[in-house]
Amino acid sequence: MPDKSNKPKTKRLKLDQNSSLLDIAKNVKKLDITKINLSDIKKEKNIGFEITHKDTNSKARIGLLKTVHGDFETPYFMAVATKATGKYIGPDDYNTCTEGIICNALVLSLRPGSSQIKKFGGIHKFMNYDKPVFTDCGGFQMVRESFMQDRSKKGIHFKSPFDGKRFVLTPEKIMNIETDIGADCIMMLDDLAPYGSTKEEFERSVENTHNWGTHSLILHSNPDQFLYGIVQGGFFKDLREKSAKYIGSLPFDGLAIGGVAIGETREEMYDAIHAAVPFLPENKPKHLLGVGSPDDIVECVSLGMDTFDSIFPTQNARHGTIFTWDGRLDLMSAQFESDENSIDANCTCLTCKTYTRAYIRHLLKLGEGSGRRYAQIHNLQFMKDLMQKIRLSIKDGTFIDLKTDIIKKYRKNIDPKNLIGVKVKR
RNA sequence: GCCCUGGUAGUGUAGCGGCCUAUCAUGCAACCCUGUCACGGUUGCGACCCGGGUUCAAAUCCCGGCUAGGGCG
Repeated sequence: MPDKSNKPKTKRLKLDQNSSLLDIAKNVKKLDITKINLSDIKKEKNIGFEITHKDTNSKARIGLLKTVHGDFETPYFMAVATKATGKYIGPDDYNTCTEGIICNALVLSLRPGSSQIKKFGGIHKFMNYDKPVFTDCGGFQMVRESFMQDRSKKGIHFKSPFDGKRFVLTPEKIMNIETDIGADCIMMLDDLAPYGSTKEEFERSVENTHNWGTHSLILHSNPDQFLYGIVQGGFFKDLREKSAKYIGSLPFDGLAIGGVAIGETREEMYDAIHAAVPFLPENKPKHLLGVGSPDDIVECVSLGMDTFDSIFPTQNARHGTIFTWDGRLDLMSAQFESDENSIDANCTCLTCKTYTRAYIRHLLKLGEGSGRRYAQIHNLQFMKDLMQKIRLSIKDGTFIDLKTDIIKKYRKNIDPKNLIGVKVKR
């Protein structure tokens, strides 16, 4: 790893009587087990999570995620900024059209290096973004061919796409990296088995994830950060249940469900989430890794998930699929060639306030980065607005109606004749 | 008026006697994209200028016409 200079952190949590946890703790080299209890410090600092509203018709709830970068109401969606930026879009746009972002610890450790980010005082200062930042560990990169995929009990083995160098990413290394990067919420290293793996492979993934989670917890040293445990288990109900029970029993600050949206059917995904949630402590924030289509989000909010991250809105935008309150819009279609309306009449984003569908289509058709930027700004704003609507609807008891409406509109394409746009003033 | 060159999907092209039920790009259409080294993927639509001839066989060779560009008058 690029950050070899990092020494193992020496603080640990005061853990409950979990023998396997203590066994592992004893085996972690050079670990100085002190009596520092991070949750006490967090309490003193007044950071944490509390539930403020609950939906009566579903498991949906509103929470307040209190971080050192401010308090944020959940459910909310965060844009994926793997390399501390998006594609054609960066912090300046994120500041107006996101409520949070998630960066990738593994990728940032390769470029520019986590010690580099540490020198700047952390990721927020490095990229000049002051809303909550999550860092994903890099476990997901295992399913990317460019990173190669190999897993062992020790960690994930990968090849840097930058220079082909091979590394083993261990829970210890990723904790050091994430501590240096300094995001508000960090993900433990997890072991993600690809879709279609056998039950034995998913079992191994669960076992590794559990071991690595315990290691991560022991090495968690920054009381300003929330450490999230990750539930695996593929699409086997019993494995999801087992994983949720174990991860849920550990003193993580938040819980994430991983290993979904990797090629399974919608029903398989919902079943996997549904199998896990009841076994996770209710009062902790729950993140759903990698899910971001509007219909999946309303569905998963109703299953009790609080935060989401996904490339879906931005990737779709770049490819010409635009989200509106009437459903998806294929902006590349010839029917918008001379459409003088804004993308969505009800949107307040820069793109909708300034440009016509015809112009954005023109830019996208030419493959211009500017078009991709405008399209992404809109989709991210849409997600931000959607999440706000979700929160309002949970408060006033109409969440179920919003959910039904979004699902109805997002599981089919829009009839262009029914689009309502606003003529853009120029 | 004469001469030369060319005419292949909407556009730009490959092929220059049988491997052409014709290539590639773009376009159009439909579907897709979910912890981003992706400015992407899948499928479908769409053409040999017209007529005649040579040949077992023509987008490919020959003749005429039409047409485009260039040259000479």
